[in-house]
Amino acid sequence: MSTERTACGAPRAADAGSEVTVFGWVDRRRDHGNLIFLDLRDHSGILQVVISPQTAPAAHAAAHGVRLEYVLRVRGKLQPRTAQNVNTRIDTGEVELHAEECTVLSVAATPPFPVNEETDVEEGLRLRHRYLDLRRPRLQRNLRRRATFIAKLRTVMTEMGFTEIETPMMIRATPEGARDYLVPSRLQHGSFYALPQSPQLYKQLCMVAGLDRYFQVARCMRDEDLRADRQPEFTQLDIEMSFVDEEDVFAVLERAISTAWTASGFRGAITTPFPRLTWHEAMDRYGVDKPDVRFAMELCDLTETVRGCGFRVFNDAVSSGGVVKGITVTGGADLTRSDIEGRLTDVVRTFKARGLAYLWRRETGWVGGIAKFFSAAELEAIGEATGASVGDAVLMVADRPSVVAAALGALRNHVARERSLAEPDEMAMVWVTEFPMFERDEETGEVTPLHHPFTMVHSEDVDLLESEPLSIRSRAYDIVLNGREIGSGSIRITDPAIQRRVFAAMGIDEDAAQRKFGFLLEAFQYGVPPHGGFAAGVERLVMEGLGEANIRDVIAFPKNQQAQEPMTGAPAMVEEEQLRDLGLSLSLRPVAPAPPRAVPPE
RNA sequence: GGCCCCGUGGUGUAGCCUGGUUUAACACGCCACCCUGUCAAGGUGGAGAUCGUCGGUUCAAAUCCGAUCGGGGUCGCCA
Repeated sequence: MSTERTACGAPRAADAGSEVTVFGWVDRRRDHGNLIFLDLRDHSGILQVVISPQTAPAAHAAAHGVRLEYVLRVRGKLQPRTAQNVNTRIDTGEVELHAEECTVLSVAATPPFPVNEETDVEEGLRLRHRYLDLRRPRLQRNLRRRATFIAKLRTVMTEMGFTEIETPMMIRATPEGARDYLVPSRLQHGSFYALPQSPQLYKQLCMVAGLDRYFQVARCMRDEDLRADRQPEFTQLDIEMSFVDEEDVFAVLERAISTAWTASGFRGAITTPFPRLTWHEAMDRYGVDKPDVRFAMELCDLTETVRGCGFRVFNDAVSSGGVVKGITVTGGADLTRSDIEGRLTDVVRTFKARGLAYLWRRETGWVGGIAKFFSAAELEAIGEATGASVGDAVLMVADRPSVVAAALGALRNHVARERSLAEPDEMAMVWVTEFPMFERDEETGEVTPLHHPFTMVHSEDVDLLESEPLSIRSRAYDIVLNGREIGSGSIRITDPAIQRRVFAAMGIDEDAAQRKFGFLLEAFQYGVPPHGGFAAGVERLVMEGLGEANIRDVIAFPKNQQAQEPMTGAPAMVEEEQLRDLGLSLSLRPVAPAPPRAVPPE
């Protein structure tokens, strides 16, 4: 299009009198029979076009047949609006375009859902017509802000001396961690590439290579079930640095995120440095390893307070090695018995707690079904320990420590949401440090690494590797924002002796280690700098920054909960010939093959 | 795999609990006509859903029950 183009959102009062040509979609039309008003929309905004049958009969005739979402070219003169006709709701509201020529570039069928307003539409329909959903202002804004954020991250990282390096997308499968997406090899039948869950090993090899400071805006793929903040493919700001300890990594992340945050116009303010919290502290005080610290309502340990009390549930839990903890709901006197025994108990049951005990503190004293099991002194002590005042409620769980923590941690978040305890625009970043090195798999009983097997052991705990692996702290750390895990990283093991002992603790013998990670161990023999890094989830940051509750709303073409992409119908079956080329044959008939819609052949 | 929520014209909702005056209502959109200043334009008229699907209960089902499909949330899972 050789014509000079003026963006719809550009014209201002000062542009009145100029001759312009605009292109865009019809956002609204108001046809008065003679005079026709069209709101023309493009990426930049909306401009009112006026078409009069007297001054532009041909344009008027054309405009009469125009419908919503038609694509138009309009040439004319920008005119100022009279004072009473100014529209303050749009940026171009002080002017309007008096059409001289109006050309329909493309007609449009009636859209399956409104494009010109922000009504909620069923998500399946939105995904199926994603190009229309993306045409709407909210997603336009989200994608632009996301782009700004990423661009700024790149700038800051580069300024800090990092080199962006692209690592391969077709890599060797790693048995650890998330399920891999596999790509069959045509040249080596029976062999498969995997799509990267993260560039972890490559970035460490970059350190061996002496690249010193690596970063990448990396696409990652994990074949796991989806959540509101989890997609099978997502983007990480991936970082690795040589000759550093935790504080160096923290400083880089704090600067990168806070700078890009501000530059992208994200909500709230990010203040640095981010507060630090050890994993143990987080679990004790919040019950979760990703605490939302915008509100208090911290967990309070009542184990000793209730030891030997007359309430059997508590007593049994304590005497069998369990714990009793509670949270104090300020003003919780308004919680009814059915609130607590209904939906609040459902919350803790999800996390395997058998029930939720509760006490109200009223003017008249402690009330609640279990109050009668406690002596006055015990109730006094509970009040002391929980800090509950008159008008508050105390909600308690007794069980194994892990169950109590998970149940009350979830309950704390639930109650906070119900009662709007968090300031919506507060951005509470926190580093959670000193994660345990290992955990015991509840099902298999095996010791498995919490982070990955190259995470360095806390120097004070090295001697416990053989005797007490489960109590070892690692040098792994997470960033948590408003109760959401934003990313994680660690200082890595570069000492072969320690690496061997860590593998041993995990039950990986020398052979297995060589088989799985031999290339990395070999590389480390040639002079490896001490190094560490981090990976931050870009979508999760953008979600928080934009106040979006769902990751799909910050991704252009996301997958649904079944990991399908309803617009193109991926995944789909392939031709027999493609399988033959790859040396594959299917042993199972796919159960539900039909994609919602086939890709139209071009 | 478990649990929870949702499924009514093109879109968003009401009706469902307490089955029957509903020929299934409302708003937006759509179609036609009228209309010189609107900007969520206005007016008049019109088309459009047998209530996701299947089965059951009942004289009677959008409404009650069961199953199933689809969408979402969540637990498990995500080194």
